[in-house]
Amino acid sequence: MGLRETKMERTRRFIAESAFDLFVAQGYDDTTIEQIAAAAEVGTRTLYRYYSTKEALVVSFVENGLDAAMDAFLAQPDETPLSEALYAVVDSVEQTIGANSARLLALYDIFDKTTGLRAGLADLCWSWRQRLAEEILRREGGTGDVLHAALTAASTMNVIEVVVQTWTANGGKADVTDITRDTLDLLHTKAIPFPSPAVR
Amino acid sequence: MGLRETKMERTRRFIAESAFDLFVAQGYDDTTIEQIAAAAEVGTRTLYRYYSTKEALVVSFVENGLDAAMDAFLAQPDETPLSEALYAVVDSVEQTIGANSARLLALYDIFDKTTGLRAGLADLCWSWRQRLAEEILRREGGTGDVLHAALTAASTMNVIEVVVQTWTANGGKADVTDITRDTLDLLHTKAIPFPSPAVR
DNA sequence: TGTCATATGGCAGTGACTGCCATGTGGCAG
DNA sequence: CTGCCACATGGCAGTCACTGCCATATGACA
Repeated sequence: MGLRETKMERTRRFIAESAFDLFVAQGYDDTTIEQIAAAAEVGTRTLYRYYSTKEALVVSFVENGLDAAMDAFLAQPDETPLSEALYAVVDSVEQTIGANSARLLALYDIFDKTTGLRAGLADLCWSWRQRLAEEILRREGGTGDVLHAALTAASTMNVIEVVVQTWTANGGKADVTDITRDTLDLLHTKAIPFPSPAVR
Repeated sequence: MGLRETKMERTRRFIAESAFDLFVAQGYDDTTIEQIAAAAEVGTRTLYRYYSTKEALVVSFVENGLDAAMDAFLAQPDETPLSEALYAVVDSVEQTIGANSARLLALYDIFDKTTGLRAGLADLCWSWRQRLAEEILRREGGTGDVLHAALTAASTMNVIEVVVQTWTANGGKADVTDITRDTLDLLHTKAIPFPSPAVR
């Protein structure tokens, strides 16, 4: 990697860090792009070349975590059972949380202090779920059922969301592993009451 | 209801209709608030008093459908089994789709032509899910498990999303009832491969 | 060292959204 | 019927996120 690229990578990170600090210090809405650019020592126009949107500055952190989870899934060879490959995803999320707990708590604090931000997060989860559904389908060699892939991907995303939400809800005090175990247990023991079509 | 309120209700609807027509005709991004206000014969300032955001003009249609579904859930007496009450939700969605198919197709066309809009939709689904989780919890008299309520609400939302998505995916040609049946069947026969925590 | 691709940043412009204030109109008391 | 009041309306100026355009600076490579 040339000097140019490393420098750009550093700038990219520095911008996100500066933004993060400002958001924590004075809130998302009360922080302008100009302030962030000034703190990161770049022009606003340059900032927009790194992060196309103000929202992206916050969402990128979560995005990194989800990207890692997707990589973990893709790293599983096609031979391994789907359930195991999906476990790798959940496991990756668990590790990400463990490794960045302090920052994640601050991040989610920003999220629920700023109503408009939730949309960006929700959208990120949505596209990640779409991507996972596609990969599940591809993994099964096109023979798989589209509905099935969609539901499986959605369920996986649910687990992640519920775990993260539960974890942040009590200030990150509970052990992520415990929460994950409980959630998977609940899902696995089929405690979700949903009617069979026969009910009708 | 006084004359004043009916008039406001009519204005509210007229604004949304005008916006919808313009979005269909020339796209979401290429339609300005001024144009919508002009078409609806109100000032832009007044428009913002009815819909706080441009996004809200589109999302409101979906919101109405979800509100109806929530009402259907709340209408079920606490004695009926949860699974049956949830079925009422899915059923309501099914009816909404059946009754507004043409408009819904146009609406979802706008949605996937406009990348930025998806966030608003995702967010709407997110808060609706939250609300449902709370209501499930309340319904069980506070004795219920929070994780369980969250997962159940999320699963319900999944079913709705998957059904709607599948339905719109092939231009609304397939029968909604069939799709719903298939989806519920898939969920009910527990074809979602997810590992038990014991796997670890 | 010269040249080129590319990163940078300033500037002007657009459009969503807000606060403030003047004006118009329905609802109600007298 | 009339006058008063609460409230709906709309215009105007201002803020801020974001974009296209162009001039300038800088790493990469011959």
